[in-house]
Amino acid sequence: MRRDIFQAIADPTRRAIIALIAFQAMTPNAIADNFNTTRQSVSKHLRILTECELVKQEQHGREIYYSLEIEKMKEIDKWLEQYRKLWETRFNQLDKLLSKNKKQKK
Amino acid sequence: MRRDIFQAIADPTRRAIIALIAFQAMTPNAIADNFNTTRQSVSKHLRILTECELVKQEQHGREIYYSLEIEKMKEIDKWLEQYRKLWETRFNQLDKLLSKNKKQKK
DNA sequence: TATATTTGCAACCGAATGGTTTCTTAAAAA
DNA sequence: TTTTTAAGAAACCATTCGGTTGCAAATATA
Repeated sequence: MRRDIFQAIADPTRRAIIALIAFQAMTPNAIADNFNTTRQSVSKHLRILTECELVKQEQHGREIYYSLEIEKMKEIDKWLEQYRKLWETRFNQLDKLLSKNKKQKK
Repeated sequence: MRRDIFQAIADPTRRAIIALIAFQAMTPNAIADNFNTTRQSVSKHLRILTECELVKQEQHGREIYYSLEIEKMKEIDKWLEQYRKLWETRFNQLDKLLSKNKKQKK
């Protein structure tokens, strides 16, 4: 069973759940109300998100509040870093080319 | 058939392919040489990457060179943007809290 | 021209995935 | 105390996924 953050964010419902609980903790039922799916389905998604530590839970009585573990999101950012450098240099190269053409026009 | 960038980067082999062709275009055979898998398997991954426009191909005779469409990677960055703001404010809040404590110690 | 090489495509297979249904546990409410 | 509510766990099912095998098309080479 693969369970990494990239697999976790691959599912659109899970990305929607992440967006939903990013700003406030919510219970499975409350989350499920926002989608055309069952509580059990949401529960499964939450389990996957919890397993890869993207989400943390806090129990209040019989209710369990889920919220985003924002630190974990940085892992995606870290992975992107190498490519960000790449597209920035490419942008700079284009920038240079453009200013070069400008000069030639002058 | 879901075919978006998040599903594309969910597979570790595909992420490895992306890393491999990020700096230089490569043929399917050359790519497959870097993994413990068959050329056909790599070909399938390349098809998925091509379908979601993460990869572009250039034909030279009977060889097809695949390279990364770096612009498409920005989509992930764009998605991350909302959460980056979140973890930055949280960091700032922690920062404020720390300097506040420092002052109190003084 | 005949052969070898590079590649894509379709069919197949086992494993994983997402969803539903059912059941159980625990806490809150009547 | 009995009933209702919130939630996790397990079993099941259809679909998707990743990989392999076999085949066909196109290009290069002998």
